[in-house]
Amino acid sequence: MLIDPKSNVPIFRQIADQIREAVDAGVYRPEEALPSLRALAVEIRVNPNTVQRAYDELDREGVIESRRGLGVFVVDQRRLAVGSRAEKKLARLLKEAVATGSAEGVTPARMRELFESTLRTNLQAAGKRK
Amino acid sequence: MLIDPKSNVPIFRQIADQIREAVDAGVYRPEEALPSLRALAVEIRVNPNTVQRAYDELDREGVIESRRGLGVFVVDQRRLAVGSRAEKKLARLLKEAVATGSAEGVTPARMRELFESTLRTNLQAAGKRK
Amino acid sequence: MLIDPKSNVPIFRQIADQIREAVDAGVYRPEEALPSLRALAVEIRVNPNTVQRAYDELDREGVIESRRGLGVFVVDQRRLAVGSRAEKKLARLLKEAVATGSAEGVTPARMRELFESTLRTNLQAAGKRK
Amino acid sequence: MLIDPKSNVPIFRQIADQIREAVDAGVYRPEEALPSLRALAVEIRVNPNTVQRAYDELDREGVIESRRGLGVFVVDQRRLAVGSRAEKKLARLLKEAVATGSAEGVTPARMRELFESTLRTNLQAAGKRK
DNA sequence: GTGGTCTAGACCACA
DNA sequence: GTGGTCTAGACCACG
Repeated sequence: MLIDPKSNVPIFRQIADQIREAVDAGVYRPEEALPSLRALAVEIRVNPNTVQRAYDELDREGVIESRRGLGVFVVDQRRLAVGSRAEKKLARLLKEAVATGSAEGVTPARMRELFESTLRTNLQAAGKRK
Repeated sequence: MLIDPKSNVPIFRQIADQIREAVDAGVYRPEEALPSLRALAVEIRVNPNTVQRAYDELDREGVIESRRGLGVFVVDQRRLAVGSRAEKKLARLLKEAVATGSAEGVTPARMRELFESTLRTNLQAAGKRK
Repeated sequence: MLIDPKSNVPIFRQIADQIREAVDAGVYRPEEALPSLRALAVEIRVNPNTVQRAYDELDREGVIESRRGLGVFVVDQRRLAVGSRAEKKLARLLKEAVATGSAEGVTPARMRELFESTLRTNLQAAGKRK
Repeated sequence: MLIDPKSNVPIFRQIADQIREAVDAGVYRPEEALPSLRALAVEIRVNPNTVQRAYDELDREGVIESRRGLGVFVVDQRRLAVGSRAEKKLARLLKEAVATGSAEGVTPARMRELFESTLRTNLQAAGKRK
């Protein structure tokens, strides 16, 4: 893990990016523990808070999962794989949407934006119906 | 804005929740500026970093948008509404997916999980094709 | 006994709350033994320390009592009810105080605070007289 | 601060007792910070958890107060001093009760036991009335 | 020991 | 002035 403190890319993002790549590349296996916050902080000589912020980002993305008192672990993507029929249906629709967007050049960030917007709109509509 | 420092709900989340509700309720109009980080921090007597963390969360959700040197602003959801044909198509598909999930009782958190998972899978596939 | 590890309510408090309710509801009778630390820990899949902390809390509240080498037992509230004339008098006064506070909307936590403060003040006064 | 690890008195209680005495004796002034958890743990060579348990006990008793991110502080007893009329009334009754108990030789621990028992009984009665 | 939240106060980039 | 990042170091919940 190499960090360039002078880069314009924030340190916490450099960390997150490298871990994300490592997970995608299979360097860390599903359910495997990553280095502890403090251990990684010492190793790359940054403040533990900075590492935490990186882990936070990966947690929100669903790449890793932290278990208090135990450590942080690579999420087994297969475990996410949809139980109920409702979820299967949803997953299929999402896959179609993402594939379409991707094929037509919409960036992931923009897709996330649209997804969140849709979610929010839906929630408000649902709320008002109460 | 009322904060309970002894609550089990983290302060930054209390802040985020209250602002989100205020925005939904129309207390803040689209494109309107929210209180500055430091101003809000003074008002509710917490550290500016804690307020920032709340703003961060809302930013990621697309509720607000911060513009460095200017302040943080309520995002005009209509502005997200999409420009290109590709985005329109994507938006329609996402809406369908979310509506379906919502109707069948899938929680927003779970939908977000599945969406992120789908995104990630798609990106990896796209990457390998390179 | 159902535990939600993702809840914001700490696990040890979830445990304590459920046991307190069970005792109040008469699920466990006075003088009856509760599940052993380790047995309960295994059953609900948490660390024994966590269970210990829950039992600790209930012990301090006087709901249960642990007897070394034997187990933990539901305290028979009638047993507390007082032996000596002095205790009867005290109990009567405390009951009046608590009833008054409760009727006027003082929270239990605040009553405890005032009680402890009173106790402390009294002890110091007694000490100085020595 | 001297700790006797061989004593029958648990270490955390030895710590709590000594700090309580120090506060009563005015060694630490109201609003003054106590040694941090870890600092004290290192100094007297015990596990930080043990110190925390001592601080916990003092916190519940209202002797000290911990402020996240800052440290633990001696509570200014004057600050507790009853605002509302209801609290004044309650405080007066509690003072009478404690003074009576104290005068007739009831121990503080026993008083606390009776107080907690009374509180609990009252709460249950209030709950059932719902 | 682990991760999580918070504070104080620093420096930076931007307007 | 604004927000963004980082450090040092605190307590908190859990194992």
